Amino acid sequence: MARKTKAEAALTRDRIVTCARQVFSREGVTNTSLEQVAKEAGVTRGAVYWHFRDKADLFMAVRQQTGTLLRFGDFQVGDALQRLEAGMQAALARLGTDRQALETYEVMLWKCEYVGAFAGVRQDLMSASSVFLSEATELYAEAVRLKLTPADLDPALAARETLCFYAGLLKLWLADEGGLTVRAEVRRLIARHVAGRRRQKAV
Amino acid sequence: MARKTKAEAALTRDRIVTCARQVFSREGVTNTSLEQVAKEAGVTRGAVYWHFRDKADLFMAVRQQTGTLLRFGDFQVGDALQRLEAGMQAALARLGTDRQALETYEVMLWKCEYVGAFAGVRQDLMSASSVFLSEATELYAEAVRLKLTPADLDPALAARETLCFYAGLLKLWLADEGGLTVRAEVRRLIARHVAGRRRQKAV
DNA sequence: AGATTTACATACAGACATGTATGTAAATCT
DNA sequence: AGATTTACATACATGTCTGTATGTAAATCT
Repeated sequence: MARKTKAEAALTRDRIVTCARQVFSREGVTNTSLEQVAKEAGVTRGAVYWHFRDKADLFMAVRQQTGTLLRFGDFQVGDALQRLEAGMQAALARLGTDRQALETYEVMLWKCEYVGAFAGVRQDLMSASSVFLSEATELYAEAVRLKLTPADLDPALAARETLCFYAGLLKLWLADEGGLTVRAEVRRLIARHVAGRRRQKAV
Repeated sequence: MARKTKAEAALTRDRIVTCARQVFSREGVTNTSLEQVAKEAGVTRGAVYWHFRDKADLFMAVRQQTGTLLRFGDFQVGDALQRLEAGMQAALARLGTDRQALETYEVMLWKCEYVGAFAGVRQDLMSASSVFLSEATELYAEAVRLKLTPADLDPALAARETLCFYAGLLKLWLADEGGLTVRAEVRRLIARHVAGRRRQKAV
């Protein structure tokens, strides 16, 4: 077949990744054949195998294309607790508006089996958790120093609790299509979680 | 082949379910073939198809065999917040000692794709969340009535937050084989989460 | 401008999974 | 005790997926 330009090839690659994400989110990762992805992208499996080693490799590309949902470093205004809240609010807000992020995270949290070649991806996710943990710990430590919280608050423990809250919120939010469980109240939920740490309680 | 006694057949069925759980947890649900399950159980696919309609049906049986991890109704001693804590402590403690429960929940939370025939199972899980939600709401409402908490605590919202915490804790605990993220501190984490609701803070 | 890659499409080989149909000997029923 | 199920094992038919090998025309390199 006629060789494509470098730029065209990059577009093809991107199209494959985008379609992979969509098919993954419809059919689940394991149930998806590379043939389906290729078809949806308007290419043959040849193209897919040229750009990616195998399905796991393609899956990594899907994750990379979307990137990280939450980076506390992006938030600089307000006190430590406000920044913590802002980070989580922004992450969940993005899921509501950014369809790509929505699909990617639904795949990761509900439509992927972390086994075999994908076991490593789970380690990745846990590494991301570790990052969350250290950043949140630092924010809580700062909050304690500034006496925003009760003095006896253990930053590391509080950070772990917040991590659990955030992980569960993400997972439930994605599954809660009816909005009955958490989706309708995300904002208040996050606000409440953080407010619970402040010295003088207020919801 | 020689027909088995009813009791023997029940044993066979049970063996198939048990082996299915193990294979699922090693290979992931989608990647598991009924042939593998049969082999592990010392039968042929004929037996599997005789006892179960298909893999989804078998998966349901795996879930049923283990049952529910957490029922607040089982806990009657202490005040509302103590019962709430006891329920979660017991659930997580069980994961540490009951290998069957561990495997089942690892399959459900990390090794299953909720798509196609399994999409309904996700609805099931969300229903379980609703049950958790209403029970926890009731407990918080009682806590408010007895003034165990600040008066302005919104039981429904607090319950949602606790649900997120619990869901995330479960998921992270299962993946945290190194114990670095949450496993080492589950007890304190749960205690802290509930203590955070009490009027006079104490960790 | 010619040599060499590149970016795929096509073809091939093999493995494996699924569901059903059929067979059968012993339990269970009457 | 005979008729009927039951609890499987075996066999069959079919589809699908994977990875690789090979082909090729145009980009890109020199």
